[in-house]
Parts: sequence; C-alpha cells; structure tokens
Amino acid sequence: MTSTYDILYERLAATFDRVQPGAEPVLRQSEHGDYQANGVMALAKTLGRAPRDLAAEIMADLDLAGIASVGVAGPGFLNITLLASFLDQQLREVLVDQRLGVALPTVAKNVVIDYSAPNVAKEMHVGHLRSTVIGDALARMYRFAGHHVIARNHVGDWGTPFGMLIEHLIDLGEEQALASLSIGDLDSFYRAARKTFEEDDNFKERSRQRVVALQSGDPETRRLWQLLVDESISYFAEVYAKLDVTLQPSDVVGESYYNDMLESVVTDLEAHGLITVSDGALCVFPPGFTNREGEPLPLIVKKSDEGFGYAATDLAAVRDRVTNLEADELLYVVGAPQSQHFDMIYAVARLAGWLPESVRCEHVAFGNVLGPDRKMFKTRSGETVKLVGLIDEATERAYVALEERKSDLNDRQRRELSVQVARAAIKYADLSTERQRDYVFDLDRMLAFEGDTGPYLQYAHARVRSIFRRLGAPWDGASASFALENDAERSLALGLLAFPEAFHLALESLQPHRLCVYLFDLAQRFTAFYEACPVLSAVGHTRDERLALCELSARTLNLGLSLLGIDAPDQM
RNA sequence: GCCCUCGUAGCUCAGCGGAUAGAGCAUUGGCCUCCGAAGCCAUGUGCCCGGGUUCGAGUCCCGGCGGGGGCACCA
Repeated sequence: MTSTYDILYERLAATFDRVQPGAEPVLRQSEHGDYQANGVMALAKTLGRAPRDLAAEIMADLDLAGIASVGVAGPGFLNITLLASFLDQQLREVLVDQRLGVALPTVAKNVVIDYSAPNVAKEMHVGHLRSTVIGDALARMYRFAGHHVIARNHVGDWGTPFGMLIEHLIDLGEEQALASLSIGDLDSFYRAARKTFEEDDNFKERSRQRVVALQSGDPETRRLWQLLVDESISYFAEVYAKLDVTLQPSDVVGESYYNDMLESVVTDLEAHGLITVSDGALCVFPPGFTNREGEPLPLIVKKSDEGFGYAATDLAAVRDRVTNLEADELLYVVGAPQSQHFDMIYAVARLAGWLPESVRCEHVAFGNVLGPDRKMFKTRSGETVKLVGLIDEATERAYVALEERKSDLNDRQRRELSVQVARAAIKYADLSTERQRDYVFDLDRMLAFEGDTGPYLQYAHARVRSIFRRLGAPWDGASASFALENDAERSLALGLLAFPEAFHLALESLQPHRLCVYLFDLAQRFTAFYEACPVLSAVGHTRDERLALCELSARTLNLGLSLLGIDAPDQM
C-alpha cells in the first residue's frame, strides 16, 4: 500500500513541480489541519510572486479528490484535512498490511553497519553499550526497510597486548585459562597478565617475542591466539543474548582480518602519490586537518617502527567493504571522540578513490554514558562498569517492581518478564535521546513504569492486548470500517497512519530516538482513546471499529519496539 | 591556540526554516460499583548572550560565554 504521507506528497509534488520543477512542498503533520504544506511561501519568493496568489493557483491545480480538503491560511500555508472516507480506506489497507504501510524500496541497498566492537580478552562494559544498542536498532530498522544489512563487529583482536595475554595463558595452562575465561572473568585475566607484564622483566621480554611470533604467523602462537579469540567471541555472544542483540559470531570480523590487506593499502596510497614520510612514519596529510601548532595533521598509516596503526586497518576496511562487499552505505556506530579520526579516514579513502561519492559513509557518533556525578560512568572504586552486571541489576530491580504489582503472573513468568522489562528500560533510555548527547545512567528513571520509558510502552502494549484476552474468542477484523466519529478515535487513527513517515524519518537521519518519540506519542493517543472510548461495551460496527483501532495500536507498538530491539510482551 | 559537539520549563528531554515552543518527571487539585489507575484530566514556568541571513530563526551563519571531547605513531 501507499502510505498516507506518500499519497499526499505525490499529489502536492506533482503540482509544485508543474509550477517550478523540483519545488519542495514541505509537507508536515500539523495542529492546524491534519497536515500542512509550507512550500508555497518559499516558492513565491523565488518566483517573485504574492504567496496567497500562488497558493490559490496551486490549490486550483491540486488534485486531492477523495483524499482531503485544503485551505489557505496565514501568509500561504496550505492546511490539509483528510476526508473521513479516505481515512477509512487507508486504515482498512493497513489492517491487512503486515508492514503497516511501510513500502519496500525500489532498490535494496547493501548497508554495512559497524557496531559494538568489544576487545578480545576484555570485559564488555558500559563503553560498549551505546554502540551495541544503537547499531543493533539501526540494523533492525534497515532490515525492515528492505535493505541488505551486513553487520560488522570490528573486535579488537590484534596488537601488542596479545603477547602478554598469550604468555599469561601459557603460564596458567590452557585448561585453567580457558576455564577462567569461559566463566566470563575476562577482566581478571587481563589484569593479571598486565600485572605480571609490569612486574616481571622476564615475562615482559617473553611477551615481546610472542608478539613477533604472532605477527610472523607462528602456528602454535596463532593457535593460542585463536583460543583467546574464540573464548571471547562466545562470551560476547552470551552478552548479546542477554541484551537481545542480533549480532552473531559470524558478524565478527576483527582487526586481524585486515592484516593481509595492510601492505597493499600502503602501496595503493603510494601509487596515488598520497604518502609522505614524516618522522619515519608513512603518513597521508588530508587537506583541512591541522594539529595544535596549526601544522598539517597526518593520518599515520605505518608507524616508524614498521607496525601498522589502526588507521591502516580502518582504511583497509573501507576499501574491503566498498569493493568486496559492494556496500552502498557504510555506517560506523562509534563514539563521538573518534569523529576526527573518521573524518580523516573518509577523506583519505576518497582521495585514494576507494570511496565513490555515490557511497554514503557516515560516522554515527554518540555521546557518553554518564554516572550520577555527570562524569563518565564508573564504579565507586573508579573501575569500568560491566555490561552484564548492569543488565543483572536492572533485571533484579524490574523483578522487584513487578512483584509489587498485583497481577495474575506466577513467579516464573515474572522472572522472564523482568528480563524483558530490564532490556526495554536500558535500551529505550539509550535510544530515546538524540544520539550526540550525553545521558546520565539512572536505573530508577529508566525502569519507571510511568513517563517516557521502555516499560511504559510495554505496558501500553500489554494493556491493548488485554482487551483481546477479555474478548475470549479470536477476533476477525476483516470487516471493520472506520467512521472515526470521536476526536480521540480520529487522533489515534492519524497517529497510526503516520507510522511510515516516522519510521523513514528515523531511518534516514539515523536517529532511532525519532521512532521513540513517535511511539510515545502513539501510546498517549491510545490512552486518550482508551479513556474516552469504551471498546468491549460498544456495540455493532462501533465495537468492531474500536477493536480494529486497538489491533492496529498493538501491532504498531509491537513493530516499533521490535525495530528498537525491545520486546513487547502481551501481559505484564 | 585550532577543530568537533552540546546548551530549550525546577529536573530529564522532544522540537525535520513555518502559525500560540511541546512531553515526561516533580508540585498542587480532581477522576476507579465502568475494557489493566503502571492510567487520565486540570495546574505554573522556558529557547545561554550578542549580531546577521530570511517574508519567517529554538532551528541556518558569524562572534562570545558555559559543559564535554579531540588535536602524530594506543585503538
């Protein structure tokens, strides 16, 4: 089906286009009508005409027969009010549309989304939360939109720390080491290795040699390295399962994957004449970047010690993703502090011809998770906060909160539900504000069942579902029609029909919080409707109509939440 | 010093160049013999400052101020 917004937009665009090719109608939802088109004033300006005259001309040409009525207001706003018959028709179509009005794209794009990126042999901590949650929401949204998502979990699986980690593994003995890693105690493993490294010169020297052996491909060293990697990946999988994140072990394409491409990255850059040797390092100086002293800032591709830096790996990844994966879009869900680094990577990749203008490439930056003191979230002792601990605490609190409510649920159901509620709380809190902003991690607020929270939206959904439980028999809404005589019904209907545009807005701007804003607004429209319009006690076609509105509300909330990676349980 | 980012109600946040800037918490006051009160209704307060662009600026540009971050071999 074609969404309400798209139908209006097409009609308006056709008329605007006749007046001035390419003119933008600027169609928005409105308080003054159902929608308003603001493009007339701007167009009048460029044409040097009186806005109201132009508005009249556009209205005369505009074909909205059977769709809406239009009026001119103020300096030249076109206020659009949808006809009851049109709303009825649209709602009937959505009712039988699994996609709730969201059209599939004419061409499916290959979208590479780089997110999560924990480090091997290190605990996942709050620092990984945002990348993981935002990246996964975007992945779900792109998939639903009909694109082909290639998730890339760029784990830190290479570099000098692996010398000491492997030596520590040897010292502990493989079995002992793997046992400690498999229970998820990655941090103490890492810390112990680090401690020995700092205190024991002999160990330090062994570690150095081990790094050399690893880099030169020594089979035994590689085997031990692989053990660490595999253990870590299966641990990450547990965390992802806890968080209900769609990342799979097969999405792990760590830094080491690009090792064999690094030399050719350098030769490729050299061939383009981009490499400059500076202080013994091979650098590219993309225009427009300067350091503290105002001198050109290098992207160091190969260090003076002959080692490759992460810039080389990131460049190799760009080239690989565009050339081999045939990516149409590259998204990097990485914290805001790295923005200069990525700007430089993209600039160099464009200079080298690896990144055509046709490929959209964006650093999906996000702000920090802050503690109650408004500084980077740390434990009281100043350590990083483990992700599993955070989830467990949220789950426990959700359980307590659920216990306090009176409900028909038994203890086992409450246990399962508390997991879903905890995830909703954490994810929604992260997704519901503009990405770039920092936010304070506050479990009390996130877990609140009232206000703009994940649990509240779950509740709103569960409340709709309960209506159908009370109904007893299965409900067949196929014959429903929509008169929308009550204001609350009409407002809810407009909200439901606006799902496609809200979804696209969130997707195109890479801002999941816009979907959150929509869902919360929809939930409020629903509760207003629910207060004003009895459903089960209604009769005849009114009852069917209201049940159909309930059905659509539940499905829209469910779908919207699922796109954010949040469960919508039927009962709470 | 340069660059990026954020600054909206007491607090936490929406606001895609358009009309009277909106929500949620919190405050105060109402609403359950009625589909889940985890709800609803009512209640007061605000765009950091100064310029500019524009018919129109919370939104775009410039300059301040304040918070956060980045600025050559760690990723």
